[in-house]
Amino acid sequence: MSEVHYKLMRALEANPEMSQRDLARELGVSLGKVNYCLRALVERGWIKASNFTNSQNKAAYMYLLTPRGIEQKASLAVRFLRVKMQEYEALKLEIEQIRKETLVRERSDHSEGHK
Amino acid sequence: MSEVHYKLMRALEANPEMSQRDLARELGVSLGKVNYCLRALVERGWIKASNFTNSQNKAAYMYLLTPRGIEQKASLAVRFLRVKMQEYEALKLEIEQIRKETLVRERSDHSEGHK
DNA sequence: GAGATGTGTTCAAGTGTTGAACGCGGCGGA
DNA sequence: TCCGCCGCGTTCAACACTTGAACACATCTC
Repeated sequence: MSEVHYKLMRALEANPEMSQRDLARELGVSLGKVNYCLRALVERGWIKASNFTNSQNKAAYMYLLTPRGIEQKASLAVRFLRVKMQEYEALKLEIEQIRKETLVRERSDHSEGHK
Repeated sequence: MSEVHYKLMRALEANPEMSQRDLARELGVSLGKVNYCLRALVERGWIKASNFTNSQNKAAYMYLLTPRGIEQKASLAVRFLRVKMQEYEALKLEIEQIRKETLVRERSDHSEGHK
């Protein structure tokens, strides 16, 4: 959940003019979810949705991170890095183990054929 | 979602005698969720819940991965490793960037004091 | 037997998610 | 100018997921 919040803020910091549909596409989630989460971020005061009337499409918003939002994003990044790193290490070991098991299985399959 | 499925299978492969409460504790999720997901895994035929009557507590099950379950677990591991690695790299860059911004901000805060 | 403890199960309530619609406003060709 | 088209944010009913607290049952201890 808060992972989507983080990714939204990351995407919007890079480009505040992204539409909700752009964000949905980029994050691989539904439009409704982007709207739902964006609303939560505005509620918390982490982003601010301002009209920018000088753009091509005047119906679109501009989503800007507030100072508090920038803080939170940094804090989330640090938190996520820790868990991602752990998960990454765990998976690396996991896959190495799977690879070994697969080799063993193939070897015994060959000796099956020689029975 | 499928991440919980994966972690369940990983935990059960290591120790099939874990109770649902053990699993909930280890994965940091609720008991109800473990039951819900375990049920889904049995439904798909990825694990099999068999009574093991020769244990101390005869009410408990033993959750064993089926061959199909072992395949799926390996497949999920590979899939997850790819995305974890990407997220890990993205976050590393992210944090480096945040660190730099923080330094810049501190430096300008100091020069503020000399005004 | 009574009670404590541990098991899997159930369920209502809450939360998150989706997909499809809606209304609106700008844009561009008749 | 008008009208259709497209992209925008919003809404909502339906669904999926999650929780916490209960429940029924089995086992062990006294």
